Amino acid sequence: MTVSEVAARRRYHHGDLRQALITAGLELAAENGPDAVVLREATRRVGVSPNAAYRHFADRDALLDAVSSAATSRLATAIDAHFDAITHDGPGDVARARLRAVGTGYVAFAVEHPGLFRTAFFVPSDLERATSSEKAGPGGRTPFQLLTVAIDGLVASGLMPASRRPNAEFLAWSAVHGFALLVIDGPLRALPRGAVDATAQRVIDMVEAGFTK
Amino acid sequence: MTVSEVAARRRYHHGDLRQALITAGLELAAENGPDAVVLREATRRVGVSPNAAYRHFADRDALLDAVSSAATSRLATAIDAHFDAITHDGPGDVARARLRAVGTGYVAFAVEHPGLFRTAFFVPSDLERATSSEKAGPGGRTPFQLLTVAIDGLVASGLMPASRRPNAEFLAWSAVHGFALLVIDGPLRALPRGAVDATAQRVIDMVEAGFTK
DNA sequence: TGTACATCAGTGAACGCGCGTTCACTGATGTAC
DNA sequence: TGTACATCAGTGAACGCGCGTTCACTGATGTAC
Repeated sequence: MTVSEVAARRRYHHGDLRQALITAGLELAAENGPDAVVLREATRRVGVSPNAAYRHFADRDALLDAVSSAATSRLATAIDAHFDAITHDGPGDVARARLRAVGTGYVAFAVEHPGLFRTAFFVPSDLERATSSEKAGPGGRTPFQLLTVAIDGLVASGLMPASRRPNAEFLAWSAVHGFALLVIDGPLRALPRGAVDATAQRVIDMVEAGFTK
Repeated sequence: MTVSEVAARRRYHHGDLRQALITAGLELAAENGPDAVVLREATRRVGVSPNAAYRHFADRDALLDAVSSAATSRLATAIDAHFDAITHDGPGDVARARLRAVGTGYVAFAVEHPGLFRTAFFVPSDLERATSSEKAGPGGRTPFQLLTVAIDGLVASGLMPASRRPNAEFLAWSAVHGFALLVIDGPLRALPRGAVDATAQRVIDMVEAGFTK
């Protein structure tokens, strides 16, 4: 907590309570997942009375929604980093590497921040909101949009037949999302990190095989 | 509720309260997932005082564990049905069809019983317990074991290289599990059943491509 | 530049809720003789 | 076959907990004149 933050909390008017509550909510989510995003605890951490939250959120669900979007944005940021690190030659190589980067970044984020990952996925809404800008990373893209870009590249480079393109996002997403959950909440909980990463690559191989035949 | 059940509940000694609580727990799980498996409500439904449960379960978690195992057993039963319905010719065909049956049955169960599905997956333990007999279906196999059988068949028939065999369960499981969650809890919530089934087949195609190249 | 006042963003106390769990108890059952 | 009694499987009342949410309120801010 910086000096200005302390000062901000001492003042009667917080300054940016809405953002502070989201940040506290992210902490709670990181520690124990979406169920832990509890209004009273968030206000407690910010140093404000419980009902102060109602000036900024309609109810607890609205807070959780905002926290979930923020968590998704962090996931996008993590994938962005993998995406930007690519420096291969040839369009096919780049396209493959991008798909791999999305998958690798997705799984790595899940393993490193399981609570945030679960919270990010907790979206009580439909696909429209999966592309809302508050879910985007610094590159301005949501995780879903990054995946779309990667798959489009695969088609553009001729590696993937256009006939397989429609809704291919969901195939890739399924594989990588399922694997992440097997690892963080499921029977692969005890798997050491090295094995997790190696198996994640095999999952991505499988996706690639399905796309490029 | 049968006559004998009514009678059983009227008696001071229930008869098989443990089983009755698990059944009530399955109802709750089916309605609202694992969090809804609440000790007080389960006893209420059985018509017994809350603390009576403590004669049969150490605590609420023990009840949830038992309910989770029972839900997994139901999943195994559902997959069994798809498995048994296979009547193709040639070993390769049967092997492929089995893999497809496991995947199709898995997704169908998730879509038809999302609460039970979530509860089945809620296992706070490791892989050993994934094969415990209380999680098996009528054929005596757990969902995981059914998947193992299917993949073994693929190798035995020569369709899948043995080099890819180790831990292949987790690749298939990832894809199908992730898809199920995208549909029941995620952005594909609104997808009509027909589209769900069609996309599930594409997910399985992807797995098959990854296995058999 | 100073002041009146509407509005905004907090406080403090309280509510009802359903939960898991514990306590001391009692009715039913089955076994030894 | 009958009975004493240990054991088993329930009851009923109560506990403390943390939660979301509402109420009437007050201190801080900023705008019109």
